[in-house]
Amino acid sequence: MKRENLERNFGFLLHDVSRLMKTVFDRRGRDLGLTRSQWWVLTMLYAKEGVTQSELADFMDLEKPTLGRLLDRMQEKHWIERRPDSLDRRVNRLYLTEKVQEIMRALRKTAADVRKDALGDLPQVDRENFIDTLIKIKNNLSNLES
Amino acid sequence: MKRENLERNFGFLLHDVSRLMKTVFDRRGRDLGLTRSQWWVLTMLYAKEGVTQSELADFMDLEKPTLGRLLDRMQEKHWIERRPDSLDRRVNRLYLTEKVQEIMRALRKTAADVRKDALGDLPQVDRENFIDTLIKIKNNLSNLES
DNA sequence: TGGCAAAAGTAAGTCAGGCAACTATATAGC
DNA sequence: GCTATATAGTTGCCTGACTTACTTTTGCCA
Repeated sequence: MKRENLERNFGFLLHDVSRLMKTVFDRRGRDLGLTRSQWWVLTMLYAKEGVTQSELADFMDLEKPTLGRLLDRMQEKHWIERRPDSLDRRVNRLYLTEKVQEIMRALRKTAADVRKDALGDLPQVDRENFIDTLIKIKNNLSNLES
Repeated sequence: MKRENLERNFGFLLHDVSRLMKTVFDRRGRDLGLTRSQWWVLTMLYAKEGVTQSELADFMDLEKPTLGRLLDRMQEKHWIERRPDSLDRRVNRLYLTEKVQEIMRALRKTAADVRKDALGDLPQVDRENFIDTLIKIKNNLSNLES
């Protein structure tokens, strides 16, 4: 069998790094009671208040049930509201509550810290290249969807 | 609020790309009945047959319960064996079964295909740089563990 | 206008990951 | 030799992710 170099297998590496980032973030966010995914939802929602669940799921590239359950948990904590649409009774429109605004301020710092710790002293140019490559890979994968 | 560029936030990007890779791999591996994580375990085990669960968890940077449950599922399918250690009765040593060997041959191709589709026509030098950066980030995060 | 397809959400099941707490065994120290 | 501590692995519980299947509602169109 061909002896591949496992240390440089980018599939496993990516998996690893993503998992580590998630764990570090979740650990630090735990005091505030929210996870990285919930933080992600809040961030998106901040920019797009009033969207429907389906629109948001689409934008975040999540399945509707995945997003729905995330929202369930966040609604229990009164961080978001689902308001019925006045015209289409199938639709929920999503809004942030007042309560969550200050949590977001604290979280923004945590997120920046994690990114900083992860990148360390990596030169700016390497960061940009890295991000460019990530975007390319993301597009390649999104376009598969065969 | 400072207007960050969400499209180039490497935390979210990484999360996204990792999730997409996982989904694509799992979709293609489903016929053979195994997931990316299980494939990862098999690959590691292939190189290190006879390790204990703790050693493997350590090496893969997984928690012991996470690995334990992966192994449960794989043992049910008779892909791996846990054999008791002769000296230390707390210890299980892990081995691949004959049955799994041919599955691995098929899977190795799938894994290579996914990597190829993900990377697309990215030049070799960019790939190497990307992998180098991933390794650096992984080390930064591993060394945190505060 | 009446029926049917499509859309918005929800429900239930599975897998992967983490943390905490537990059991059983081994080793170290006295 | 006995007790205290450390290690191997399992179990319980939570989050997040994807699927598949379902309910309700809408809206089209024949």
